[in-house]
Amino acid sequence: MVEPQPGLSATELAAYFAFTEVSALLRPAVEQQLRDAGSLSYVQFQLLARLGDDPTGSRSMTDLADGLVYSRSGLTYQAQLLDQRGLVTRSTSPQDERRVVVTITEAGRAVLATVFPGHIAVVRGLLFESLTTHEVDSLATVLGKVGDRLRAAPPRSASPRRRKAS
Amino acid sequence: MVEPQPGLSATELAAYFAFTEVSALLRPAVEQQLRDAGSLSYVQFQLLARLGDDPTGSRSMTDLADGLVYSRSGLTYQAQLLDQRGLVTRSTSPQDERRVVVTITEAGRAVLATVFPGHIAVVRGLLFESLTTHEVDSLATVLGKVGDRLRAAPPRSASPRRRKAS
DNA sequence: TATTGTTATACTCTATAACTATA
DNA sequence: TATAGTTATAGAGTATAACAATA
Repeated sequence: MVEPQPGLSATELAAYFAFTEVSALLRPAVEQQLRDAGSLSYVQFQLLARLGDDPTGSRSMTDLADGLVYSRSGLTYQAQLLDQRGLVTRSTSPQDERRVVVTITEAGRAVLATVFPGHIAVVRGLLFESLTTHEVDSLATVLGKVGDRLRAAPPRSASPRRRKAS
Repeated sequence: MVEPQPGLSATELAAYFAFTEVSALLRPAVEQQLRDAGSLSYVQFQLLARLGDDPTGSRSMTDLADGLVYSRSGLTYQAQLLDQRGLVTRSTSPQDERRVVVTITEAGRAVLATVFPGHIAVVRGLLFESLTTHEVDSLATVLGKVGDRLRAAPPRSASPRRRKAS
């Protein structure tokens, strides 16, 4: 455990701190907007958005869990809340009766539509307001590259399911 | 409420999604490392790091709160935990007896030292591994710019203290 | 036997409001 | 009266483990 690598370079440190800072300010602002405009938690918004993106408007629980970092029980909890509000329905899959298919409802799409403009306004105001087109470009390129790599070799936290202890 | 602005451009969307994705994967990985290596929550780490950075090793509660987004009670809670573990001491300021001065202890510095290499390793592995020097550069520049702006005009979530209702 | 999902439970964290004490 | 901080309390969210049901 003797540090095999030197510390981060000054530029890396600056990039890391800046990333952390932006993230720490952006996230709560977005969460507050989602709560104010649609009484949605961030996870709930992600779930709805993902379902809304899908042409069928449906996904299995496992599908939904795989993209996010959350545990299955956590996902069940959030899906229940959405279900109770009528923003989503849950039904057993005919093909595989173990699976639960979650489907966004009209009401769910309506909430999404209500929330979206404000969401975009917050992101624009906090993240993009002061950036040039070129800077946005480079941000997309660089972070896109990082994201690609993380998706290809996900950290433990995103592993689909923990295997048995022994 | 007729959307006053068009949506985000394709590039902006890409940048935002990438940012979100990286953030969503980096944060839990860092949190897990901090917990495993030093039984620290992210906030606790931030507090210790900030105190460790200070030449005096001390800050008032308000000082500490201002940089972070958390409420005062939340900060008291975390500071208590650090205090109980002996990583920090709290004492009344002589100049202003309303203030509580938080000071990092030797044990606190030791935990910080224990945790730091792994912390850096995680950040390097997830964030910087695949980036060129130039890309890190541009990341630091662009996000630094965003951070500067956010610090100058903070969102409500970071406002020092909510004023009375009326 | 492995996989999908839910439930029960415990725990961590955060925020609000009321309160004490000092400036 | 305003500011600094704590405490009491309540609520949201998450994870772990045990469980039931299907493949």
